[in-house]
Amino acid sequence: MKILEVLRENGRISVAALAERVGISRANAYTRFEALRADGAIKRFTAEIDPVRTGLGITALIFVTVRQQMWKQFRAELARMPEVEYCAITTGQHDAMILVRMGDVAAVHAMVTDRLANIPAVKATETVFILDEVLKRPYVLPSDGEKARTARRPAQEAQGGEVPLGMMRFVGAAEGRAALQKDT
Amino acid sequence: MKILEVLRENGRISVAALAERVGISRANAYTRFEALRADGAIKRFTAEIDPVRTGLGITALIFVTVRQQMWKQFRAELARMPEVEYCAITTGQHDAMILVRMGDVAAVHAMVTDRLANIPAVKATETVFILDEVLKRPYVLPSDGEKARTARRPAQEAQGGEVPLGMMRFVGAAEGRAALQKDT
DNA sequence: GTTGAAATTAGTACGAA
DNA sequence: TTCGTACTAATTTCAAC
Repeated sequence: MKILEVLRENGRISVAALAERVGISRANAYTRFEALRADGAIKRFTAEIDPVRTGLGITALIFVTVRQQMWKQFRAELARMPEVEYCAITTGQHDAMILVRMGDVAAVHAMVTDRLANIPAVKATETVFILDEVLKRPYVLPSDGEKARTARRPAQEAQGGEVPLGMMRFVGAAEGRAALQKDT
Repeated sequence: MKILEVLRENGRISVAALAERVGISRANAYTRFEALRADGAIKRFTAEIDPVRTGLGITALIFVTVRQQMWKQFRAELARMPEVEYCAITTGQHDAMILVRMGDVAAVHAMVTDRLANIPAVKATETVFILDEVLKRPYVLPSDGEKARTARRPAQEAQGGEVPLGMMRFVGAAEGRAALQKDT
């Protein structure tokens, strides 16, 4: 876990320096480093690039409602959209959330109306713009939430707490979400 | 741009190998590599870690409505939540979107009710779960969208296109969003 | 899991095109 | 700006412990 903590902050650190930071020997660091990669715990190393510096100053979220039993097609179309940085299938009112980065607002509009809307699998979309990315961490590790988890009370206790009830709500999955499997 | 393309896929590549992949000399690669870092185009290098492998199998999006003129406090509280991987200020129905990774559903519930709801700046929340992360790219580059952009028609043309109108909608900013500045 | 030495590779500094 | 090369420093590999 210590190794992961170091590597997510500095992916280009040498294994020798990593060994020193973590407090193990060089050879051991190499062994564990390799094991983490082979295991898939470390998926890859990447450079964090400033999108604004490369001309992609507009970031938008597109919430997509997918026609049931057309998920496979939706996924296939997504793979052909390189300007999509992130896509997740969600519970709630919409079925998927897409994050795109574009050069200008018009490009977002074109993306939504020309490309997304023309996919038969897409039933409806809703677009919001990102005004500011407050924080973006490479990846959260369990050690990050340690304080929060130890301080966590059991659900029963929490319910009787000082939280104004009715203030928040969970949104369940839309009907027909059984069609969510990747092969449908 | 070629350098960035290589580095986002392999952040640990040696500068020598990078030079070869891009087709420039080793010395030049060092110069440009340094320039990109100094410029801020490359913000940092990081390891992509599989959250499931580290025990964080649950991912949730929390949409937050923030009490106006309490943005500063909201931001301050966010900084104290290490389990938050991403937070963006958005237009639309909600004011912010938070992505958290936790060990189980109960932890998400505790996070929302105990931690978020207790922040005075938080007026309301809405939580959805992420069922599948279809794609996650390190960062989108302008070269990715080249095909899409050249194929893009002007807005007027697009409007007259074969897109079923009324099928999608943009969601404007909520009222009072003037309080969005970081110092409010 | 550690240490140490050999082989390889990376990073730096220059002059020239 | 870019390239080629020589030089120095560091990293990785591999061995024995």
